[in-house]
Amino acid sequence: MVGQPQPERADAARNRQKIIDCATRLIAERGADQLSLDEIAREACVGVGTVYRRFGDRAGLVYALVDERERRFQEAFMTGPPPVGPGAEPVERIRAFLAALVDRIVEQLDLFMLLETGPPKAMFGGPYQVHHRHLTTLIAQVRPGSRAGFLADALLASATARLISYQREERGLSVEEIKAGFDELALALVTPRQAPRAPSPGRPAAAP
Amino acid sequence: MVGQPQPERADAARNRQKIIDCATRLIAERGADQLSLDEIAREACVGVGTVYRRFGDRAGLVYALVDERERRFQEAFMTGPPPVGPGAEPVERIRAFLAALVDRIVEQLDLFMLLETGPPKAMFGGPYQVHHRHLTTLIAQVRPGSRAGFLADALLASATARLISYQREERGLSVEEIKAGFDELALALVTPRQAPRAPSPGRPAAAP
DNA sequence: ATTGCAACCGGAGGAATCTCCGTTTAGGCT
DNA sequence: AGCCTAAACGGAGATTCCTCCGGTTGCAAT
Repeated sequence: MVGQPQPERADAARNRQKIIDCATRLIAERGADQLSLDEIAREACVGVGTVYRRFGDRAGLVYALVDERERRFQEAFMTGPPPVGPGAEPVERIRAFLAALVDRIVEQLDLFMLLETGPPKAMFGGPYQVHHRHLTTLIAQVRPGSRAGFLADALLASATARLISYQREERGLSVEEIKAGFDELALALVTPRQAPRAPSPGRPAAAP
Repeated sequence: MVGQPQPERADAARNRQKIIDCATRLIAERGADQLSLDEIAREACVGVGTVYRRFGDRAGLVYALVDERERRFQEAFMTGPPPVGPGAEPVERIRAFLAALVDRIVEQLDLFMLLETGPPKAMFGGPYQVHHRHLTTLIAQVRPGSRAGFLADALLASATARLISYQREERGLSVEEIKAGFDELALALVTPRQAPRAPSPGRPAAAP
C-alpha cells in the first residue's frame, strides 16, 4: 500500500520506527484491544498528527504491525517449498494454504480482529487480494468452469479472526479441529461431484 | 436478547419508540453510516443516557432496527411454507435459506454492516445462533457424520454484509450471481463425495 | 390522596479517533 | 556557509461513543 516514490525524510523514518516500536511494546504489555493512538503518540513523544500522517488511520498502523509476517507468508505460498509453495498438487496446496492462514491469524488474533473491525478497505486490502488471487487460481486449476472467485471468497470468509475466535471461545473448537473443518470444506469444494440420486435431484454443477 | 421479565414503564416505552422513529428517519435522510447516537438523542429530545439505557450500545440500537424483519425471516424458515420452510427437501431448504438470507442482507445492507463492525456479541448474537442451528440441522440431515456445525459457520461467513458489499462493488457481481455462487457452494458441501481421502482416479494434474 | 421507592431521566464529562493549521526542520542548491 | 521550500511536526479542537450520578417521576399499595 505504501510504495516510496520518494524516500522518506530522515526524521520521518525515525518517527515511523519509534511509533511502531512503541505500539509493539504497548500491545505486548496491555493487549491489542487497549491500543490507543493518543497514548502511543504520547509514549513515542510525537504529536498525534504525526501518527496519522504516517499511517493514515488506526487500521493503517495495525496493518504496519502485521505487514512483515504477511510478506513472509506470501513468499511462502508463492515461491516457497511444497506443500504450500509451487510443486505440490493444487488440492494439497489449497489445504496447506488454509492451514497456514489459520495459524497466521491465530498467531496475531487481536491485530486481525482490529483490522476486521476497521474500514472495509483495511479488510479487503492488499493481502486479501493476494490471497484471493492465489486461491482462485488453484481452484480454477482443479475445477475449471466453477465460480472459482466466489469459492475463494467463501474460503477466506471462513478464515477471519472474528469467526475463528468465536469458534474457539464459544464453541470450544481447537485450532486442529478448525483446520480439520477447513480440510473438509476444501475437499468438498474441489472434489468432482457425482450426480445426486437422492429423493429430490438438484441441478448439476452450475455453468457460468 | 431483551425479554421483559417486567413490562416497561409507560414513559420508557414511549421514549423507546421515539428513539426508534427518529433513528429510522435520520437513517432514511442521511444514510446509516452517518448514524450518531448523540444526534438521535438530540433529535428525539431525550438525553443520551436514555438511549444507552434502552439499547445498551450502538449495536443494540441497530439490532432493534433490524429485529422486526428478523422475526419475520425466522418464522419463514421455521414454520413457513416450502421451499424455505419445512416440507421441502433439506437441500432445497438450504439453498432457499441462503438465497433469502442474501436478499435480507442486501435489503438492509448498511445496518448489517454496522452490526458486523460492532462488538462480536452483536455479530454472533441471537439471530446468528438461530441461523446456525437451522443450517447445522439441515446439513446434518443430508450429510450425517460431517462437521455440520463448522460447515454452517462457513456458509454464514460468506453471507456477511461486508463481503456481499465488496463483491458487488469491487467485483461487479450482481445479487443473482452471488446467489448462484451460494447454490454452487451449498451443493458442493452437501453432495456425497466419491472417496473421503484417497486420491480420486480422475483428479486432474496441472502444475508448471 | 398520599406516600415510597424502584425505575427512569438528562446531560456533564472521560476517552478515543481523526482533522486542521501555524510552526519548525531537513536537506538540496547557490 | 547560508538560503529556501517542501515536507514533517505537534497539539488544540471537533466529533463520537459511552458512563456516571444527582434529580425526577410513574405507579402500586396504603
